[in-house]
Amino acid sequence: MAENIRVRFAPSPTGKVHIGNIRAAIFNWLYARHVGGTFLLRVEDTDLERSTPEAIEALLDCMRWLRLDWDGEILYQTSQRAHHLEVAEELLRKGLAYKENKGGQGECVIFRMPKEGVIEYDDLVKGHMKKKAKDTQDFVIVRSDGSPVFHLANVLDDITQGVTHIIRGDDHVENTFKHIMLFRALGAPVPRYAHLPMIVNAAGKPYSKRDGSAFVGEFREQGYLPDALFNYLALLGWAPGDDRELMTRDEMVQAFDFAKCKASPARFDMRKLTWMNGEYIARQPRPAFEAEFDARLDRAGLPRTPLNGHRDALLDQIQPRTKTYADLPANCAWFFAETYPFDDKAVAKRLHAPGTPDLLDQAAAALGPLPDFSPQTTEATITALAESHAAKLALYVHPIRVAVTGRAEGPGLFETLWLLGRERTLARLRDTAAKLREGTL
RNA sequence: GCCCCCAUCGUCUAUCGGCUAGGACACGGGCUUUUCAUGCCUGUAAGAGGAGUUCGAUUCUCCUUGGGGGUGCCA
Repeated sequence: MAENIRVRFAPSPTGKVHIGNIRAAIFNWLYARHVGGTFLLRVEDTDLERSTPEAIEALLDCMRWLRLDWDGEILYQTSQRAHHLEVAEELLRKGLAYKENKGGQGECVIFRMPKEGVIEYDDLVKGHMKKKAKDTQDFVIVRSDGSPVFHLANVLDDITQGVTHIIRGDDHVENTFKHIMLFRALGAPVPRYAHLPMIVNAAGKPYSKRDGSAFVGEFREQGYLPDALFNYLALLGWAPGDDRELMTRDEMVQAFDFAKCKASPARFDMRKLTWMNGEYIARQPRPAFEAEFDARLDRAGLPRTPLNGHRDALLDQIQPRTKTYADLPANCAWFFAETYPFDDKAVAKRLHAPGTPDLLDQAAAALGPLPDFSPQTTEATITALAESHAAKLALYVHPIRVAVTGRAEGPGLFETLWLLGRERTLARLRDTAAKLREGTL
């Protein structure tokens, strides 16, 4: 029965949530919502050093940011310690585990694995899996310092929470054989397993901090939208089967299926994520975009009020061409501050041709006396100017843009001039021409 | 070393024996009556190799090669 399906996300809070980890959370969530089951959260906080209240809050914050809403109360693993140890005693009593002074570190409790036969299970994504008992080894379930080991705690908590489907990373496949024996020893039903392929870097190695952003917080910081990150991560190792890529949550929930999950590792491609993020930003409701826009302006120390009004018009121009929020301040500085930075590459490419200062002066002279400064008028004026010099419009457009904005990309030039207004346009053209003549640019 | 898993364009993927191998990102070209971007059109680009099964293999089987995971008193 669908409503009886219970899955869980069981991270250890370390302060930062790795994308590989959150991807497992996403698949758990997707599956739970697809079948109308329960998505549980368990915090494996047994590492007291790292599992600080701040680390736990960071984890929950990350879950909320991605709208991975969990069902019911959070289970904190440390609260189960007494139970874990009781069960270890029980296994000892039943002869399913034994004590040993391994390596002279004091007595630990070791779980007995079968010595013959095979352990097998059907993995929802990897298919039929089996391992010969002789290829497995007994393993420690309680350390000599009296603390329960991951395998014990993890399995017992899954029993406690009534988990029916365990969806986790590929790196746990070997553990699965141990866990299955533990479930059996405890007389608990063995859950179904789904092992997700790992996310790897461009070189095919496990994706780590060395490869760029590896933690959810970093993507957030860099201006990625949670829905975009969610969508992209969902598509790493899963595809709906048709050609859909940009999908809403509901569409993903509806289409999700382990049968469509790949068993091979997937490479993380930042370029595609960035493209997808741009698509999401372009589709954002204006108030949401504006709120983030303002926040980025504030942090960059730029005023929210533009030099020349026309804030909405700028937003109209900027929103569809924003890839990540992090780019925003640099892309708009010219619009909000009297002094704006010049992009070196843009300057080198568009302003260093001989005669450029004269060209900018010509433009200023032509634009100066205009009765109005609408895009139509300025375009007609610059077009006429270019024609009078038997030159292409582009010859004027590019240097003018860099001169007044400091950048090679941005809104259409004539919209830009209008956004800036006559005074500043003229001042900037002359100012840039002067700097070029002085050789200070 | 041993055990397990994986293998389609550079990348993410579709294909569940019939393929002129489709889509997306990225890249190149073109158009939007000579601006950035968008949009649209378009191009380059893939079935690791070898056997077998079959009328027919990218699809099924085996081997090789390559990659990944595991092999802790880490999780």
